[in-house]
Amino acid sequence: MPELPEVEVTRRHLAPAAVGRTVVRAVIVRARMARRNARPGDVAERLAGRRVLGMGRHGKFLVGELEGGLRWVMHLGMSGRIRIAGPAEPHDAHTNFWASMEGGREVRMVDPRTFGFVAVWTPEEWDASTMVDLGPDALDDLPPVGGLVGRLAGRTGPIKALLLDQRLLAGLGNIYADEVLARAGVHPARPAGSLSGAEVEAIHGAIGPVLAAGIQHGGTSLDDLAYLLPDGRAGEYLDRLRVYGRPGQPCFTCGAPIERIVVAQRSAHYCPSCQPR
DNA sequence: ACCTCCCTGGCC
DNA sequence: GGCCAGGGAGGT
Repeated sequence: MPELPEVEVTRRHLAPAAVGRTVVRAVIVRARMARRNARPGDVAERLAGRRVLGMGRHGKFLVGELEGGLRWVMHLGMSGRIRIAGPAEPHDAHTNFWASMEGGREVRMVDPRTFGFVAVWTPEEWDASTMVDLGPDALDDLPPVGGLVGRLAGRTGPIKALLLDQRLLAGLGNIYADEVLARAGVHPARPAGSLSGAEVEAIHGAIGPVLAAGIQHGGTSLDDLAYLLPDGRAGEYLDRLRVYGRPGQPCFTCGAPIERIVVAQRSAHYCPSCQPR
């Protein structure tokens, strides 16, 4: 399930394959993937013949800069991944979009559940999209701890729900939110406004190291292998997760069994001893 | 601040 | 055969 680290790893592979190159041809295989364009046909039409000037990321969104002020936006949703391959390599199942780049290589989007999308937006369409509601990028633009304290003050919702809210901070998903709270020693269901300054500081301080470690290990490929690196390798952060996906197994710090509860309609994993309520 | 929907592979 | 996983949009 691609979150900030998986998307960043993807971006680092995608950039050299795409930046400075012209899109020769783009194909939407599954119409639903282009649903975020008012006219879905615009996606392939606008990509064709355009040079990619840059490939950035905001939270979980890949954002390519195209000639003519257009932006090429991709989100991997739950089950999506980017695959970069030679044209002769067979398409993986559920290759719902592909673009052949100048030089011959193909950028392919594989996404069985089709929660992801690919869009090409004008500046006006970008401004009308939810992209402008995204909070600062959790890795590249993490606000100082004081800013976080201010935005959590008075909030009654569980801290985990706020960490997942992309309008507050962009990039954390279910895995890394659990890992950040584990590292910070904060229970996921704690009302955000009830956290002490020291606790907010611990959360703030955990975000960078958790995300950086995820990136360093190529992201988290779960057993379903829905997420893979663009070259087909699996990310290896799974082995280093402290709490996510480990219910009933011993906490690495104290040995207490990890618990799983539901917070904000999502599974939450934590150590009941290291993260007291 | 909640809830529902979208979608499919994998698992019980 | 049915349920679960879940990011984000849209609704109430």
